[in-house]
Amino acid sequence: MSSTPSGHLAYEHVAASIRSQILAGAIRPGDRLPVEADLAAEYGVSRSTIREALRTLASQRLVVTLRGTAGGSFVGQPEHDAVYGPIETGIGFLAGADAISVQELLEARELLEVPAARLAAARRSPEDVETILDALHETRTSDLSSTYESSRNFHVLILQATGNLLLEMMTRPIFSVLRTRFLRDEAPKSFWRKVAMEHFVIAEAIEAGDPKAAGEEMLRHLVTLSDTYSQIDRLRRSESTRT
Amino acid sequence: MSSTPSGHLAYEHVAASIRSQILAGAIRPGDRLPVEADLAAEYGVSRSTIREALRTLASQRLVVTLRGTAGGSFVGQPEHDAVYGPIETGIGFLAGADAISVQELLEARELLEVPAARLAAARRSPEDVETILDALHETRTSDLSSTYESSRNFHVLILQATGNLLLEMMTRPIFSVLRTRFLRDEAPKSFWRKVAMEHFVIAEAIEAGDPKAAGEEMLRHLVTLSDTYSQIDRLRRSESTRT
DNA sequence: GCGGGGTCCATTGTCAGGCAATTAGGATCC
DNA sequence: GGATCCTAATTGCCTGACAATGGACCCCGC
Repeated sequence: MSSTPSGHLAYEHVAASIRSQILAGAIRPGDRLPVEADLAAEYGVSRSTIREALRTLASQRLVVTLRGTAGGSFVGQPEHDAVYGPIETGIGFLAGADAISVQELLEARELLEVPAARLAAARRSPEDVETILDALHETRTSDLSSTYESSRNFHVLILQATGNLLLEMMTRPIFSVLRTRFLRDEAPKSFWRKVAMEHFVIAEAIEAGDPKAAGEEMLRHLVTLSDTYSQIDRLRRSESTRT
Repeated sequence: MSSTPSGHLAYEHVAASIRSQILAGAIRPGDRLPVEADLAAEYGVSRSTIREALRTLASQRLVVTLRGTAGGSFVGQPEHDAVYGPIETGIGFLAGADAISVQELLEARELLEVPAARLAAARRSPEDVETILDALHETRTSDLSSTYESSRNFHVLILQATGNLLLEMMTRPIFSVLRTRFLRDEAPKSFWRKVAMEHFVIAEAIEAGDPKAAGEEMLRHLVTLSDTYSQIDRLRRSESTRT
């Protein structure tokens, strides 16, 4: 499946076998796997080999291992962060090795978030609207240090209002990578004021159920963000080449 | 970082330590890590613990381990499949546990591929056009068994023509999950004929450098695909509930 | 000089066995 | 009945060993 090394190493074989059972739904989230000793016997390998295979699966949250009497390895719940964690690692890896530029990240974000704003405006429930407005208010009253987090939170809420989990899964890692690699509290206060105003306009369009306006305002907002990010990025790059 | 269990287990500590060094760029792709024995000494743990940590990292392709004299663990190259492999696992996991519906997958695909077609039309190089036309021709001459693969290939080439690696990273896993979970050669020959025709029209729009038309035709094509996928999905679901 | 083949050895892969740490659930005592 | 202790199952981690692998190096024939 996919492109795993899939060599003839014992721990890879075991991991692949268990993984395929999980992805095929043969063992469901919450199910308990046999204890390590039994797995070892079943596959005819030692317990260390089994453990290496389990670590492989655990790093993707396919299994979760608990200690103690009622412990063991369980098929993990496909929770959200179980999915976007690895995605974040992957994209961060690419960005860290300069295989992906900040422009690509920003472009992908635009591609995802503009239609997301439209969808959110079309489908928002009263609860969505309330949550989004609450978040806006919180942003206004939060201090500078947590501004970024509450701003990101606003965007995440819009993604959630679309009702499509995948959009959140794919966009969150982009936020994360942008945050860790390209932004370190280097933006001025005036920038955050502008952000807050634009957020407000977007929220209004979503509340009004106006997809067209929501998309347009989101696009305008993302252009604002792009300019700032790109500027910081250019600055940092020229600094590092001068070194 | 992110949301790893990050308990106080030794192998997690080691894995987190090495991972952060890689993501921060302190050790670069291709660099060799110390041999397992040295790592064990460095962290004050046994070799098995080090190996479990390495398996954790290897499953995300952050490291690659080779055997033999010049072997050892190396920081992995951030190659494409190193990234979309884990993404595929994650999305497949969600879909397998019914946390994501086929409709969500298809909607996300539409969101990504329609703008991608527009971008491709706007930016395509002569080589892109040539490759895409070649792929089209190959599809026409391939037999039924490989039709799906060559069709997917067409879509991937368009994603590549956008020049934004992220688009390919996010869309490929969707193809993969749709393939493994919702389609098993259940589509009739007439379906594939229609697909080929629509591909042709899309390719023409991209060749002509007409973003608007490329987007529209891609959308029309995805609607065709959606209808078929949804129909098969409904069929399979009603079968399985009847069981 | 140089190409081919064979040997050496650093390194990972796997195994066996054991003890410590953890934890749920039952037994016991008040 | 409730708090406490005990027990047993299970993973976490360690030690030490040997097999398998595969690149580096040497030697030999030419």
